[in-house]
Amino acid sequence: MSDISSHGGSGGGPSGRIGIGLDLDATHLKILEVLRDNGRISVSSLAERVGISRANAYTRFEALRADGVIKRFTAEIDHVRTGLGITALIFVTVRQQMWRQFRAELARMPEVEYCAITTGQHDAMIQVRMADVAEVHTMVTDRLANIPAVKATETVFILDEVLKRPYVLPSDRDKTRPARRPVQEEQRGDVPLGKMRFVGAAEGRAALRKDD
Amino acid sequence: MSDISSHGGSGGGPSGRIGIGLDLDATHLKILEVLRDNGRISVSSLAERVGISRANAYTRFEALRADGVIKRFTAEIDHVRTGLGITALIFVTVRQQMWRQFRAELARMPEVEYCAITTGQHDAMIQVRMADVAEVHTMVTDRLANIPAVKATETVFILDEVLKRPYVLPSDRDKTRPARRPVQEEQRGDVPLGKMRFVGAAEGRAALRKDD
DNA sequence: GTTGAAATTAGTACGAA
DNA sequence: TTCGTACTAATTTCAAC
Repeated sequence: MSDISSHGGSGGGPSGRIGIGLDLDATHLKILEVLRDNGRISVSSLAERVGISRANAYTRFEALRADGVIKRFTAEIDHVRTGLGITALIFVTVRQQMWRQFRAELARMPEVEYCAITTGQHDAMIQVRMADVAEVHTMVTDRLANIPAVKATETVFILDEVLKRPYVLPSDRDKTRPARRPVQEEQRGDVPLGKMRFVGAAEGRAALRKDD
Repeated sequence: MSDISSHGGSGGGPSGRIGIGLDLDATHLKILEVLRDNGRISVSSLAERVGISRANAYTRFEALRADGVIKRFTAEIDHVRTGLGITALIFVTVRQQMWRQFRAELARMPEVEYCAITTGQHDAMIQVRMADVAEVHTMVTDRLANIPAVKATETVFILDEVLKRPYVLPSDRDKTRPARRPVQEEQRGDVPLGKMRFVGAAEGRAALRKDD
């Protein structure tokens, strides 16, 4: 029923799945839901919260781990308390064919919490945590700008982290939007033209997903 | 020695700390280091990894939790496996004095994993996880654009998440950069002018953390 | 997929250094 | 503060149903 599978979109027969991975059912998702907010819960408590037996919980728990659905368990900390209360986003334009170098340099930067390759005007977004604003400036000018692979950077500061969920699940959707009444017709077409804008990949970048 | 405190920067006497919070020493940081990669480790194992007694580990562990340095424990999952393999960043320009409404609407969006208020051209950055690109489009046009508080959006897609650390710690810095040899002089001044750019708050924005 | 009972481990409460 | 030990409670493992 509520099976979720990232494969098997098209082609194949009734059981047209690739042999890799696990089929996640509603129970698996419920486990992931509990673990999201309480990663240190015992498997026994997990079992009763989910409403399954302990043995079943152990089996599924282990399967999720072994299959790589759960990559690791971790903590969430208060960065202000650890002394790294300044957060910045650095948008980086990377010189073509120098991605390997860029990634190598990135690995040597422990203050980088997150880095993603993006479409749009820039090529990558880096999130860093620092003790103060000056350190961000030093990092960008002394370290990032000196990497040949880095063509340009643009830095913005994070003033407030409004929302930070460890992860989202497909099952979340059904809960927050209980019964979508079909009175959407009057809302349809109300989107002010030009209010939103999608940004494709920068022109220099190789083929991405389609456009550009 | 390696005490880290976000308070007590200026003023106060020798022990000029505000009464809030805990002084984190090197041992606390080591605990956070272990917990970052193994959030489900037992306190006993934690104790021997850190090199302290079991009782001490319990005390410090509890203190970190009670003090809010550790906010919660959680898991890290593979979003492709759960069926939400498409990640997008939506940069939002928020209409003045409508932050409250914006935040309220945000809480009703379960697919939003992260939202931060930023300086720069836009006012907020939202990260969402979706099953496919079409869903991102629907979310932006049907849901976000219909919020009066939202003046404009700009969407980019994440092609690859190169690096994703649960968190960074001040103690990370000392490790990855072992002995910085002082041969920086020839690198100094090499930063191409105009290579990087800092972006301040949008001119329209008034007080940062709490207008609306 | 479930239950129950043994073995192990975790969490707590002391006193001593 | 930190450590070491003993005590109690809980969890994991393994068995059979």
